[in-house]
Amino acid sequence: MTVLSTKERILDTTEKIISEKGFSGISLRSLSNIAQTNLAAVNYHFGNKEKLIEEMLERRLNNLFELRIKLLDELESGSDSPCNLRQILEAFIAPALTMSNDNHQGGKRFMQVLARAYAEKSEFLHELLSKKYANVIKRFATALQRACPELDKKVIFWRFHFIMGALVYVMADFGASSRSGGMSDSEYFNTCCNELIDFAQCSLQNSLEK
Amino acid sequence: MTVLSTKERILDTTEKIISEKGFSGISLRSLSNIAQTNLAAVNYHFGNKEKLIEEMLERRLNNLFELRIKLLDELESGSDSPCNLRQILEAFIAPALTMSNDNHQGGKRFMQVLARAYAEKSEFLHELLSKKYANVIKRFATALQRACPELDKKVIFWRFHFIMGALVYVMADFGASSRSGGMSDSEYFNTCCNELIDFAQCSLQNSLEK
DNA sequence: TACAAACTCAAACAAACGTTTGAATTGTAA
DNA sequence: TTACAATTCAAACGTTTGTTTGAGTTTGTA
Repeated sequence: MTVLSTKERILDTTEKIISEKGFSGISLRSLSNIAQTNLAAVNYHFGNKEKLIEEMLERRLNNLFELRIKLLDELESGSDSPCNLRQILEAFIAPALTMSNDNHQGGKRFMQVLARAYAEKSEFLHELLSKKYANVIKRFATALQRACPELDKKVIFWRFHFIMGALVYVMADFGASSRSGGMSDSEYFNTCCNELIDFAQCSLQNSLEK
Repeated sequence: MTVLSTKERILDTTEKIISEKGFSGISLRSLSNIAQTNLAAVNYHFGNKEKLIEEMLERRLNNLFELRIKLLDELESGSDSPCNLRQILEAFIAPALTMSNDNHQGGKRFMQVLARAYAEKSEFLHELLSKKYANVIKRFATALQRACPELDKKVIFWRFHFIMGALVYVMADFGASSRSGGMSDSEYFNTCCNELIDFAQCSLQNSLEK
């Protein structure tokens, strides 16, 4: 097992505590105890509590969005034109759920944290999403438009929005939810992932029966 | 304008503060100031902070679920058998969004609070939903199954779950979200409501193009 | 080996927190 | 009016909070 630096231990512990007890449940004292360091170390490494949380968020968000854009790049440089609807949705959804299921690297916890940050309307998160990652969202939106030429642009925008909502909801649910029928973690994850992508595909591929 | 009792003012102010600043952003001191009463009044009327929040949640959740079940009752006592898919979804979704849009009675704020409580995994909320309102959820699930006989039961369960996720996401978004093109509140609400129900219907009415 | 930078730590700080107390005030029935 | 309960209020309680300080320790480098 690799020995983690104090800074890394603090970041990991921050994730762990917030995923378990929410943003209101974290105090620097309990944090530094669990991370096996000193209270002042937090302020030494991060300045203050707020910046600690921001750094914790940004660390993994970068990974997530880089992975998404990489998958989309691969798709769009492929032979199919326009790309397959399902593949686009997979490129967006799967990385998030893969991280959610990546217990070893703490991604699972992070996804719960992220869902809480959404609900808390973290200004920092909002700014990050609207500035740093807005182009990624936009690229996915236009890819969806090409894949669904029969649907109105605005409708696609709305439904992409709703799909993100369902995704956030699922992410928040991982770990704590009471799941039916004694599934293992990875079984549950695979089922959930497939069902969500099916769901998203269905919502975008069809017109309404009025 | 009707004069509200101290107790009502405290409940309303609790909703207001939590909807704006989250569960971590509420202190009894600022609360009692804004509610124009005394710090000790909170403990006098509610015992402690936790019970105050629980009472605030329960007050409007009762309204919401009663309205949903009333609409479903009306549907199922109607002539159509089984009921129309879209009508079932409307009966579930519309009350939540109607409350979200009901600024006058504070429902708008409450829906944001509710979304935050979901993300915070409030134990009290979870217990309330799984005990007091589980039968309502179940009734809607079975109604959906009747309306979609061609879909697998489990798939319906999953997608109902996802739809709830999208709904919570939308609820959390009301008020603060940056909306496009200068829509008024009620315009935005109507559009959003219709789009969400369309989305839900699409996701349940069709099979996948593989 | 020596020096400086990086880091850790215990202690103390002021501020904010939820809660309790007992007296003052208001409302209500006799 | 009187008497009693319900409510409001200012003040204080003991904790816990984030942050700062300065001394100590470790680490990397010349």
